[in-house]
Amino acid sequence: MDLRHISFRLLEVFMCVVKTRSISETARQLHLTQPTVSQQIKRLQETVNEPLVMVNQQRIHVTEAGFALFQTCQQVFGHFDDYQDYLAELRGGERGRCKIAMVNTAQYILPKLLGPYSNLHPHVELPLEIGNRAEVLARFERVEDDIYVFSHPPSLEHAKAGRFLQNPLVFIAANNHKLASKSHVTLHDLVSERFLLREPGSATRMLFESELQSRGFVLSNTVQMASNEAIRVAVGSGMGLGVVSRHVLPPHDTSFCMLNVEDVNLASHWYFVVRTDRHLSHAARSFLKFAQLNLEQCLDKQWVTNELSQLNESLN
Amino acid sequence: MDLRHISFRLLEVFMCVVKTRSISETARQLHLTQPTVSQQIKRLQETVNEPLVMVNQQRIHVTEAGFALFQTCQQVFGHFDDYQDYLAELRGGERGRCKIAMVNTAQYILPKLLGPYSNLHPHVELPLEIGNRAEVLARFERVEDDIYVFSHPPSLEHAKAGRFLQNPLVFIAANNHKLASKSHVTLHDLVSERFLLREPGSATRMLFESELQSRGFVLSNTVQMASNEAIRVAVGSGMGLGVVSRHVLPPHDTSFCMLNVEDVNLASHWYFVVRTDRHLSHAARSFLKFAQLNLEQCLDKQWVTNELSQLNESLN
DNA sequence: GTATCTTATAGATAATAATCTATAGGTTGG
DNA sequence: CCAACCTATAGATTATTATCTATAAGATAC
Repeated sequence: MDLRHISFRLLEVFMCVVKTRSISETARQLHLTQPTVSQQIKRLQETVNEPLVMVNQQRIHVTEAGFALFQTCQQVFGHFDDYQDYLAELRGGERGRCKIAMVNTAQYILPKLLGPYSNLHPHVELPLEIGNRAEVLARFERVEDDIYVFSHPPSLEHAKAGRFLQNPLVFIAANNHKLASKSHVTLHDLVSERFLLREPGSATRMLFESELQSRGFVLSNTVQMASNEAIRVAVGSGMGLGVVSRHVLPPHDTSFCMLNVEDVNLASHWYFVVRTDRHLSHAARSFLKFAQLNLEQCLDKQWVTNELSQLNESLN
Repeated sequence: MDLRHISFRLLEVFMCVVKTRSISETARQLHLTQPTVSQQIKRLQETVNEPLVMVNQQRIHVTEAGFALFQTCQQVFGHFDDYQDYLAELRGGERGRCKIAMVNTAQYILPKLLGPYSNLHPHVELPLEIGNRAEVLARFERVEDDIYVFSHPPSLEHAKAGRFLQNPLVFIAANNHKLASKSHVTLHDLVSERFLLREPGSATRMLFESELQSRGFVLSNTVQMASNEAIRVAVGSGMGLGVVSRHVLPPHDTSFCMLNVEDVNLASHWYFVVRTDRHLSHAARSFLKFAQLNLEQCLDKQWVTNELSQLNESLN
């Protein structure tokens, strides 16, 4: 039995013959001619190499092999129906996967969107990847995820980005630091201090350094630390000053204080980034749509910069 | 999604791609060229209207929709494998149906074959139909069964018959009947008696009547009865004489006796009859083969006339 | 017994599918 | 950077399928 050249159409015709017990009736129902149906059945029987139906006196009698094949077909079409349902869910964004890769700092804000989204779409898998900027960029290059989250606009080929949140950077110091008590501080006051910074290439550091450079300052004393937590704790214990995203700071933490640096306003934005050279998964589209509509409810309104409608529209 | 023009070959190719994660490797395994496989996949994707696989850096990545389709295909091929197994059993005669229609009298002998056969082939259905000669002939005309059992050779178009058992007819009388005590009886002694007979057309009656006719006798007094049991009991109670198949008589019944009619030897044969214008079901072939090989063990050897090998050979 | 139905078969045609070769454009690994 | 792979696409060819019309032969119903 060589199934290779059997099409689903053929099985469909066969099933109709079994159901109607009539070649002619099948032809009428399927808008074919009677000889066509006759031949299709004949071909199927030759393929299976077993009589499937027998004609008695103008009545079709289905053989055992025929009935078993009929049942097999029913199951097969059942599986394809199930698959259709699955596809429908996939397309509706109710099912599927939306893989998101984000830079470290984003883990303080993205969960506020992911939680509500996940509750609404419990069947969507949401694997998260977290890395530093270089790592996430590498993932983008290797096309490993559906959505990437960066602060600092990445200049990438095949990328489309949409801003959704401000990322204000603040200077922090220990409560007993000599600058902590001053109500007005300038950049000039800071540059001689020891700074605790993330690795070069991190968006925060890049932004700070570009500000320093444009204004002709150079830091004299920096310590590299691997995480925002480490910086926060180290600053609290007096190791030096830090520049971090405001979103990173726990709201009621009194182990350090923010400096009011008058002449510096470091602010970048968070971006959702997707590739333009790939089909975006339905789940990812559904997540971005959700984000567009629910940013204000999920995140602190004062920082929201909702430019996702452009992004979403460009994806259609 | 229009499945109609999808063949199993196409799904086969797709499954291989999913398994090997490579278009080229699939081409090698299935003895195709790489562009062929590429196009097949492309066509499948167009049919499903959903990306199924994505190429990254020379690596095939299967999408969710693709994996779900793969699973669907596995199930589908599984069902066809099951069907193949079923067909194999059908062809081997281990499964299926063998519908047998027999004349009344045959029910005294056929079960002796059917029992052992059924034990050996527990998955074969063996529906039995029992009727008088006319009814069974009508069933043959309407092609309602696989095998027909007649005594008296039926002259039918599209029929092939094989003898398997003698059907000796005997005369029976009540023990106290005047003829019962005579050691030698002739046909002439009998014709004036009242005879209890089955309906006209029954093989037994036909045989008896043709014997009478050829020798110029006419029965003067007959009573028609609907079953062999009724005749046997009525004979026992002295209503008249009977002519019945020896096989019908319970071996140790002493309520009547057989007459030793010297100048009459009524004997026909039992026949298995099959249609020549139809495929005979595998189960029916298997039963006839079984009968050929086991007649002697299942039935009283003295009556066996095994001409089934010719019948079976002509069926190939 | 005729009109009407059923299925089977032959012959023809158009559509589709299955392939191939040739070629182009990327990736990968020394 | 080059040789060796990978996949995609275009263009062509052949095989197969899906159909149809016309016709025949058998069954049914009144």
